[in-house]
Amino acid sequence: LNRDLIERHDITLADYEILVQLSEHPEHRMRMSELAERTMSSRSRLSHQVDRMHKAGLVLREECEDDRRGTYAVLTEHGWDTIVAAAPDHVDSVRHHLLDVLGPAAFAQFGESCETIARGLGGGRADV
Amino acid sequence: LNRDLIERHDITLADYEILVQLSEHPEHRMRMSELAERTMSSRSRLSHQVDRMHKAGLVLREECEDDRRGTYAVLTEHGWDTIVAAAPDHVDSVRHHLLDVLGPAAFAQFGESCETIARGLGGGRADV
DNA sequence: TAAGATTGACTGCTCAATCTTG
DNA sequence: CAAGATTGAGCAGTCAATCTTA
Repeated sequence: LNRDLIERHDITLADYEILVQLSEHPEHRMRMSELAERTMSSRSRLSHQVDRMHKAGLVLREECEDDRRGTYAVLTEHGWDTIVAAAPDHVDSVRHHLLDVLGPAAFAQFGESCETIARGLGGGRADV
Repeated sequence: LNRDLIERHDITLADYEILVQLSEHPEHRMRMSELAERTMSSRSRLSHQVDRMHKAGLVLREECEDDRRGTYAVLTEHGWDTIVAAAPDHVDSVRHHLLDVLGPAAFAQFGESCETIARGLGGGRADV
């Protein structure tokens, strides 16, 4: 999935997951810590990640006014265009590499098992 | 699983998989390319890996006499002691993090799905 | 020319330390 | 002191280039 995204849209799977979260939120903006939680990432990993995505012009950082420790990550126009273009291809990749080889039943079961395992690990991650 | 192995036995999960393969082979020795294939690793990744394991005293490199392009990786005594000590704990980790949270049926299904997906990717890997 | 294996540069993740504000 | 977030060092994996022998 990662390689497909890199080849076709010049973003990584980790980038993709950030872009999805932001694109689904009001004003395309989220607090760093919420973004970290939703993507099952540590804060430091997310911080490095957003650095790279900023250099690539996909996101912006903005200060938070009500809590001055906080930072927002905001989707840029280029970020939005990228996720809109990449999403259908990514869905195809998932279908091709997972759904088609496993079949619908095992595919659904596989997804549930992944979630169960993740919950079992505490949902949380180191560094947090 | 990786963190458990690092904490308890100072080896990574990747190290563990190499040690298992070697320990199960006659004379505790394998050709690099066969080892790469069995562990679903690229040759270059395996080469770096064996470098690190060599520094840690877990394995040795030995020249191959019948094919002088070839190299063997050989388990050291320390490597053998390490895998013997780590294996039961690793089995416990798998039970604790996977079997117990998924249950026997989903656990078995999950393993099969992982294998199916890997086969679907060609079994092989880049660099090869 | 291809196969076995290695190397070095680059990217990404983890961990621990740090800085700032609540 | 806690929480939000960032930073830098160090380790692991990828890719392309290289070297040697078949």
